[in-house]
Amino acid sequence: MIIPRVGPRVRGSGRHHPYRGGGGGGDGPPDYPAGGGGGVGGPSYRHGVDGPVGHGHHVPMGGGQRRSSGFSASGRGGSPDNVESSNFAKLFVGSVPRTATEEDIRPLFEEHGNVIEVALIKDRRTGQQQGCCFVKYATLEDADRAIRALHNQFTLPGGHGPIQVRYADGERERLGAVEYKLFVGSLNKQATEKEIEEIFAPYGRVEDVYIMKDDMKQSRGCGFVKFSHRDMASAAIDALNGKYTMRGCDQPLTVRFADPKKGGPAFGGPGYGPRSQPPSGLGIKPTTKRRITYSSSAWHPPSPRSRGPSDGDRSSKIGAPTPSSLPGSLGPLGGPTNGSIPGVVLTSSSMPQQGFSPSIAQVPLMGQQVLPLQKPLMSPKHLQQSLQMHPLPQSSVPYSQGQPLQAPMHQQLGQMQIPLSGGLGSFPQAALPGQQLVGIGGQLPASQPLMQQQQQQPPLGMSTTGQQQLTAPTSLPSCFSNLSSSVQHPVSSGPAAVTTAAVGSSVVGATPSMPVSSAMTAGPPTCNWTEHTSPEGYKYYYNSMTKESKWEKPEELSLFEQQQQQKLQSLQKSAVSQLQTQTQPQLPPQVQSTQQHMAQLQQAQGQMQIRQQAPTQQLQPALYQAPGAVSNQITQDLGYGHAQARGAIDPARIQQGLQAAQEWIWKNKPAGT
DNA sequence: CGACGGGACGC
DNA sequence: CGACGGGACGC
Repeated sequence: MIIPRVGPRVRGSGRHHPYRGGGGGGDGPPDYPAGGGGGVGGPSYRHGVDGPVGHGHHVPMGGGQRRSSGFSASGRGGSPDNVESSNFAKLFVGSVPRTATEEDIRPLFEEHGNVIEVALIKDRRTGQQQGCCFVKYATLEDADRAIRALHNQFTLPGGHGPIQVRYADGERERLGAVEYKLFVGSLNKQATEKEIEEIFAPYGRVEDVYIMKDDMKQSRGCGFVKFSHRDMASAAIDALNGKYTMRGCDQPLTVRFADPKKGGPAFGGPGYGPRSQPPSGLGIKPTTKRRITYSSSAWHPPSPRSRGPSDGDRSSKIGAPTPSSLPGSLGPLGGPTNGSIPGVVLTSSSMPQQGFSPSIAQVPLMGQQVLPLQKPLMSPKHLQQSLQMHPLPQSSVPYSQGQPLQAPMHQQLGQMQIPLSGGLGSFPQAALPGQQLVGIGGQLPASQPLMQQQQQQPPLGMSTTGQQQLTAPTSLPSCFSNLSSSVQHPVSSGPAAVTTAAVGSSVVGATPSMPVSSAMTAGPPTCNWTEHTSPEGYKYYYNSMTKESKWEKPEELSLFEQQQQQKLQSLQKSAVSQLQTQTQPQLPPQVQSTQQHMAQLQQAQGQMQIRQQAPTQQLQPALYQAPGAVSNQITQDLGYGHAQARGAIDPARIQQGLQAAQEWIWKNKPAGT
């Protein structure tokens, strides 16, 4: 059986399809956000293999439901005339328990596409399974979805870690994908792949991130980041090389095309950037430290007005259109990152075919103008800042070696990242609901540029003051975020889910031995969308799982926030009532004091409201928001910036306390939340 | 018909 | 200042 992502939820139910259950509106599975890569634009490119549309929602039903549009080909032998003899996309799946059977695996994969075959690899002689298998999907889209949804997200019963889902050797090539690999040096050794991904995400969908590690599995401070298009890679180099310094590092990142030596098949292959670079000159001259001054400040709002979030067309997709001609990306390589997505093409007219800038630039893409990628004045730092992606829950934990979360549950998770039991976010989705909350506990994500950490130089237009103002609430965000995380539930889930989740949490804590990993790994439901602010001050939304970005606020997020809010309130009420009732006897030891929690809750709530309101406003940011513009600022400032200030409060504790409180509450309140 | 072997870029 | 993970082919 498979342990579903929503572990707790499924436990005992015996269903194999955790996703579908909830009732949430059809968007249950995080995987196909709005149509899987179809049509949704993102800052990244999408390849269009089969049209953007297409598999909107495929609800996998029991049997061989969706056969993708015809692929008539008989087995594979290749029909004579058909150029594409096989649309099949074979995935290699690692970390499969040797005891697993096809029945354990297939259902999981069928959730994401038409599975043509599942082949467990076993030793020819001994018959012993090798701990891996191949899953063949009818289409590349299906395969992409599966990778996004499953890679590193599920641990099969008996498994020692989450399954690894990537294209089988040669598949990418066979399907025409190419990748552009960048070598990235001077990484904060504490940085997670996810954080690195976020740093590069603005320039295009990151297909894979690999951190080089030593024998002890410690980061060596360098790694590789892959993009599917050269322009993305080039844009990242231009924007980050020598310019972006990760938090805690003394030197800025080194970002250059990786040596083709080992990994890259073709030398002249598409992958090796340097040689085939665009004449544009932006180049890759990483070594040259010369600051590139791009002609324009492309990134600046060409005309602030030209595009606003309200603008019509681009509103739907920020992504850069991908020239269909470009080789599509196959999707995530299944890297360590959590998911990724491939995309689909977009139509976009606005993009130049070749050197346009990918993403981020597009994120805030203004109207039709294609922003050249080259980052303009704004140094990437700013960009980053504005993007300031997530304060992922995990981010909060990572760097604090000293005092990681003390919650017991975490420890059991053992391996790497463990999400909070409730499912906070662990891997994949990290986005917290309020996303805006950014910072989490005192720990800053490594991705934080140095500059912001301490030197608070207001970037253009940004006033320090503004930042500071917002800082005040800082201490809470952390709790809030944690709280939310723990409480978080899938957007689709209702109160019931909550309950479950809660249960799950406790269960986890209590049952160390169980395949926690799966439960944990399986990210609990959370909303993968997070709100961000472009340099110009416009808000946009980024889905950490699908890597899509858009101007409009996804209803998923809205719902999510609503739920959060509700949760909070109910929680608060519960707490209150409890207090009044004086039913404290059962309070677990961990719970320090109801009152305390209450206070925290209130604070958190207060925070929340602020955040929620913020989104509403549409800034008309001139460049950056004025000091007075609170909304976005909050987001940014809260998270980073003054982490130290909050030192007084130990996030871990608070979190823990809240968690305990929640559990307690839930336990004592069987029925409604 | 025939059915899992070969070996690891090279400074 | 660090340079490549990581398991891989059965019907």
